[in-house]
Amino acid sequence: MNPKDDMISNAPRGRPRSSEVHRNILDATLVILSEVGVEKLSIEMVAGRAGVGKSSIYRRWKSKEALIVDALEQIKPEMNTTLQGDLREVLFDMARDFLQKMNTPLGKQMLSLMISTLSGNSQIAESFWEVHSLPKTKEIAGVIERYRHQERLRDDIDLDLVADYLIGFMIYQLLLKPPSLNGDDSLKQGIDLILNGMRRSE
Amino acid sequence: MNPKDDMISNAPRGRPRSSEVHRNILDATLVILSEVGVEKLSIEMVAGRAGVGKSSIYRRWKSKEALIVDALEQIKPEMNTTLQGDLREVLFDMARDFLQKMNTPLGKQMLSLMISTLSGNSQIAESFWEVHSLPKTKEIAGVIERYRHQERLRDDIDLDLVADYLIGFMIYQLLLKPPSLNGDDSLKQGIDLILNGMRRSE
Amino acid sequence: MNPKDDMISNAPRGRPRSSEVHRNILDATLVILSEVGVEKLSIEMVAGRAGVGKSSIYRRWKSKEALIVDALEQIKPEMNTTLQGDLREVLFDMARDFLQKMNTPLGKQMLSLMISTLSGNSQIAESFWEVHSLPKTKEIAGVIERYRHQERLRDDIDLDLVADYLIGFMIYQLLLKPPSLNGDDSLKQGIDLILNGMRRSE
Amino acid sequence: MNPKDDMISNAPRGRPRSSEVHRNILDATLVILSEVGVEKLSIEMVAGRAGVGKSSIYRRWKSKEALIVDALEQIKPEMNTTLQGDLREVLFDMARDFLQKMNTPLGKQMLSLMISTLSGNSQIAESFWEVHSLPKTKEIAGVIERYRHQERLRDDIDLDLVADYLIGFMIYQLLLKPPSLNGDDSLKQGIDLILNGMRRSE
DNA sequence: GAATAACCGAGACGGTACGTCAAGTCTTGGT
DNA sequence: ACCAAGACTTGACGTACCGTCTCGGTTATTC
Repeated sequence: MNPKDDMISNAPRGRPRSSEVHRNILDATLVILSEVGVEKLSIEMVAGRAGVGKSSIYRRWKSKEALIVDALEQIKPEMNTTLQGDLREVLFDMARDFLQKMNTPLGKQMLSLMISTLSGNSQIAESFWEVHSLPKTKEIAGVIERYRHQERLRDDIDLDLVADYLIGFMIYQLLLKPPSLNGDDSLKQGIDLILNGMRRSE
Repeated sequence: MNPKDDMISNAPRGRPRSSEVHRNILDATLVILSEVGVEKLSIEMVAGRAGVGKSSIYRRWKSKEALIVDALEQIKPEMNTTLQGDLREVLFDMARDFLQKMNTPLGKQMLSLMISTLSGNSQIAESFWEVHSLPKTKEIAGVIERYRHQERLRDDIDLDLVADYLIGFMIYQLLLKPPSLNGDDSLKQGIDLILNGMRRSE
Repeated sequence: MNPKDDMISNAPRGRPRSSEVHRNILDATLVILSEVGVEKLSIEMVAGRAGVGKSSIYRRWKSKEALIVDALEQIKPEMNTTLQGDLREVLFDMARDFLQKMNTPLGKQMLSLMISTLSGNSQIAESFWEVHSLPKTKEIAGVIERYRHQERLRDDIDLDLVADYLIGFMIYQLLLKPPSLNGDDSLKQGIDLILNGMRRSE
Repeated sequence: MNPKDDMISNAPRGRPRSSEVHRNILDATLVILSEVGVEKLSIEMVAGRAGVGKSSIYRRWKSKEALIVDALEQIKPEMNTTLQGDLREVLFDMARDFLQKMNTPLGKQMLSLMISTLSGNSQIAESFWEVHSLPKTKEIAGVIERYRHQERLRDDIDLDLVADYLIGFMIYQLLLKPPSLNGDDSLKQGIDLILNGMRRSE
């Protein structure tokens, strides 16, 4: 008896979806996003630019919003935690790297879209937090943890909270502060403040 | 002779704009915003709800966006700096008060709209920063300044930066953290961290 | 008391619909109909040709079909019953005139559309019959009636039926017979046949 | 040696087209036509109902229209010319039989489709006339011919024309007259009128 | 107190994009 | 070469709003 016989066939039938079409759509979306912004992006534009029919978009994504979210997901930056030098240096390098990557039209759009999506829907917010934000927090907290002894950090400090502080500070700098006030100096001072706050007072 | 008579009249001619109409429009806008959100708000909805013609809206605001911005401006919260107790208490009360006021559909919408507006247009961002954010920063910084001696704060600390930290942290809590993780405890710890960071180490 | 006060105002409010727009739409519809036919006519084409927004069409007509029906109504020919000469001549002139007017792309389209509309919906058929076809039948029957004595027509003849025969014959010639077989001769013979059928046999 | 071997094979290679598939498609088409009408019939519906892929339809028919025409051809009624009784009875039986067969959704659809197809394309009309309508006309004319002496019909009468009259009258009754006015009485009177018209006046 | 001018609600206007549907073609794996 | 399934491009559908324009009608100020 053929081993295949006793399983319900779940082999995909019909012409499979083209991954090239998929790619073209996401690429076109990002290009248009960076050219004209979220508000003025239209599905018809995307379809035209991608050389694709509208139905091929709606077959894959439920709505314009879903497509945009998916497209922006792609450019989510990896935190770069190389751990060279002391904690101060490590945190500074990491933060500067992140800020540089996100300080582009697309990066800002991603963040601000993320914010408007999440702040309006607590269900999405909850799961997004767990899948995307929490790991980031833990990653940063993990980095700090390795320096706990070396830097004589206080025992009672909640490292997740510290990580949140850093992330919040970076997002604030990125989105709300005018670009001109957004230099390395304030970043350095900010990190020092946090470091000092974490250290044992004596 | 009436003193008004000898000045060239600069009273506008024709029927003056009704301030009642103005109010009704803004009120309807806020109601709709809190009911269906920014995306689904339409001028026709606002006009209908306010019992007003579309032209009366476009006579006063250039576009839908302008109206929304104006409406949200109205619910911008005042920071409540009563200065009761020590610095820890003062900052905590202030922050909790702010968080409570903003932790509503409208409040979040205001913040997230502000963010998407600002992050896409650095010119608006610059002036908005000066008119709205900078004074806030200075206000908080001023509060901390009063406690500099009493709390033995470090001389070299940039209080504006500390204020930015606090604001960034609050916005982050409000918009990106899921409501469930958003308690007084983490706020308290966060403030302690900052306070500790500001104190002279010895 | 003003006599107007005790009636509910039914004065039209808001900007009145432009009769020019109305005309342009109907005209464009007819032009397109005669150029590409019913099947290939699209509302978007009509809007474009009429220099009008789609909404101005849908504001006036519920669907594409309703528009087409309305447009074709316009070219419905008047029967030309001048009553010059004897019955044979009168009927022949009338029929030839009708055939000539309808033997155009638009005319045929109107008839064939009328047929497909009516044959699929007996409710529309009923009222259409009363409003449009029955009067036509009566008109022709009336013409024949005037000659009843002069032409020694049988008393028991149902003139409506005779009219139906004539109309049916004309439509058949128009729509189903190839144009080449569609000459004055067969029309003349057909009318003679009917006339003979109506006369007293002795 | 097989006799087939010495002729060049003109049998098509590969799997032959399934005649079952062919039947299923035509049947499904007719069912759908009678259920929802021509306008709302879609190839996807037909394929689904026939349990068939779209390509199997397009492999056999060039377009949706071709399929529909083909399907409707199938229900084209045979004239039933049994020649029982005198001419009046024969014509009446034949006409009533035809009207009964065609007075169904499918029958009317067939006629009205035929009309809209033919009235828009004089080339198709010409050949359709020769292949389908002319034989019908001749058939009816032939029937009448047999009674020429017996019924004392005029010598100069064009029997084809008489047949056209009858066909035109029947189609008119079927498609344009509301069903309620469509009884045996008017049919009888109509036939009498024609018969009378054909007889020698003395 | 009549004229003038900007206001007002209502709703039509030309547009743009939405998300859906179907047409006819193409591409799978399988018969 | 056929088949069923279903993805592909194209293009129209009818709807919803945008921001503008045009009605009849309503207040104010100015002549």
